[in-house]
Order: sequence, then C-alpha cells, then structure tokens
Amino acid sequence: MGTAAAGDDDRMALLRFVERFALVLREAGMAPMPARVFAYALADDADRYTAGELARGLDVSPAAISGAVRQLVQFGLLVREREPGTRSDLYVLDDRDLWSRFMAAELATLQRFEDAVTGGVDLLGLDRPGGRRLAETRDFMAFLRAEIDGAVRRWPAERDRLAAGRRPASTG
Amino acid sequence: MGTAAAGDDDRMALLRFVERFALVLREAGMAPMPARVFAYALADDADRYTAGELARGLDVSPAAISGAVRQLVQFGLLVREREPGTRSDLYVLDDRDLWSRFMAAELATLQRFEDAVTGGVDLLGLDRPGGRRLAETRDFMAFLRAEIDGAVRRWPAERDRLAAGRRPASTG
DNA sequence: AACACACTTCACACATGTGTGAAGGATCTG
DNA sequence: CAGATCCTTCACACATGTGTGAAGTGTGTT
Repeated sequence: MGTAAAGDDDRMALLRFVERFALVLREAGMAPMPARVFAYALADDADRYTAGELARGLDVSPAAISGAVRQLVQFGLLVREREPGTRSDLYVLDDRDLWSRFMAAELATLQRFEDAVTGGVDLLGLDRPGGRRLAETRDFMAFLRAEIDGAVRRWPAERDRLAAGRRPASTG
Repeated sequence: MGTAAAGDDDRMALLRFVERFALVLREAGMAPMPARVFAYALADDADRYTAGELARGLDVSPAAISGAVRQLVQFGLLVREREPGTRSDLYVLDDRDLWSRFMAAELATLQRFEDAVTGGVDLLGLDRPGGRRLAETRDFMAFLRAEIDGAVRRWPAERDRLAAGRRPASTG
C-alpha cells in the first residue's frame, strides 16, 4: 500500500508543478488550459499522449483538452500523429528544438510590435518629440529582435556544448 | 477652419495609433488602460502630463487614469513629479534608458520562469524523461536570459552608434 | 449492419477583470 | 476660513473569456 500512496503523492506533486509552470506560461500570454496541457506533456514521462490520457492525467473534461491541443498544435508546440489501426490521435511534444520554435513565435510578436511602432513613426515624423521617441523604440525593437534571433540560432551548439561538459567520459 | 479640422484628423490618427500600439502591449501582458496611457504618453509631443491631460487626451474618465498611472509608476515606466505651488501631480515618461528598464522587468519574468522549471527538475530528477526535458528547458532559459541581458547592456552604445550614423556632420 | 468508443462541437453557468459615475479627501485661491 | 478644483476611492454594470455537460460525428469492432 505504501507504494500506491507514494505514487499518489508523486502525481499530486507533479500536478502542483504543472499548475506553477502553467501560471508562468499564462503570464507570458498563453491561455490557461493550453498552458496546463503543455506543462503536463513536458513534465510527465511519456513522449506521446492521447487526448483521453491528457484529460485523465490533468483531471479535466475531454472538452477542455480538445480546444487546448488545437491551439497548441496551431502554435507548433504539439504535433498530431495517427497510429494506423487506432481511433485516437496521438499528441507528441517533439522536444527537438522545441524552444527554438517557441522563440520563433515570440520573435514574430516582437516583429508586430516593431511594425506598429513604425506606423507611428510614419504618422508623426521625426520632427516631433513623440515621433523621435517612437523611432528610438523601433530601433531598440529591431536591435533586440536581431540579438534574440542570433541567440536562438546559437542555442543548439551551446546545448551540445553543455551536454558534452556534463558527460566528459562519453567522448568516444 | 481647415486648420482645426486637420488638427482633429491628426488627433484621431494619433488615437488610432495609440489603440494599435496598446493592443500589442496588451498581448505582451499589459493591462488595457496602462497600455493606452503609456502609448499616448510616448507618442504625444509633451514630455510630462497631468492626470487630467491624460484623461482628456485619451477621452476616458479620470478614474481610469488613476489606476493606470499607479500601475505604470509601480512598473517604472512613469515617474510621478510635483511642481511646487501646483495641485496636480505630473507624470513624466523619462525616456532615458526607458527600454532598458522595460527589459529589466521582462528579464525578471524570465527568471521566475527559470525558477519554476528548476523546481520541476528537483522534483523529477534527471533519470526520467520529463526531468530531462525540464532540465534542457531550464538551460535554455538561462542561456536566453544571459544573452538578452548582454544585449540590453550593449544597447546604449548601439543607440549612440546609430544616432552618430544618421548625423554624420555633427562630429565636433 | 449495428454497436461501442473517442473525440469534437455547442450552449451555458461561472469567474475574472475593466471602465464609469458618484462620493470623499486634499490642496490652492480669494 | 469658505470655495473651488483636481484627484482618488468605491461600488456597480458590463464585457470578456473559461471549463463543464450534453449532443453530434466519425471510426473501428463484432
């Protein structure tokens, strides 16, 4: 019986973490249910889930899962797969370059930011204080976007470097 | 009369831009009214505003301004000042290193992100797939945070370089 | 061909958050 | 000291968005 109780504790601890993680994702603009599903898929051990597994794992209604996975698939964080001879879609979180793809979406947001500000610069011109402030804002956004883009491109190499540093014996 | 009509057109165009800009800021997590006030203070020509000027300029109630400026002051995007012998606070958008300060707050969010994920790594350990995914996530967040931090530090110099490039005659 | 199952869609109850209008407090003016 | 003005606070009406339960659709099973 001790084993079962420990398993329940583990699961509760996992769900608490999922809520904590999801809260941060929500602050970053993600909707509540997609945030939960994503956090759960990332933290639990499986690498592919049916909609039903997600619903039971998070203890929410299948209807809530439906909308959440659609948004996550559209966002590119989850991929829908279909095993022949089964009637359930499988949702897989392909962790290969997951965060690079995530950041690509963030960079698009930054681009929209930049576009909006550029419209303001065109409207006001550089002769007025407001226009000059907006121009500096636009320049900063462009600079930041280029820097983040570069960092995201460098990440795969950096990740491999970190992994090599942590497994110094596996060089051959 | 043509002048007055053109002024109205300009003001309407400005307010349209403010709404567009505010929408992007809201997508980035800012509340609607603070987003509008900030966008307006940035884009309009004055560099300091009373609460009443903001209310009239945006055509919203003074009550709405009150909450918005408090949040912006707390956030560090607006500074409250008091001219002696007047009964109105002045809100000034000190544009000196405005975006560096803005990004400092964003970096704090990223730090919370990292902390939440680190908690998950401690919970799950590196022997389970979920734990390993979370560990890579944590490493990415740390990497990205360091990169953005570096970029923000480089920005003042980059800004001056851009300004110098646009005014090549004003070298001495 | 009928059934069973898994997921999706839809309408609704619910919670959350937002801006307005009215009342209250503080500060300068006469 | 009375009056006026400006801002703030509070309660409310409103809109927005969220997750559940029930009905509907498609697919594999018997």
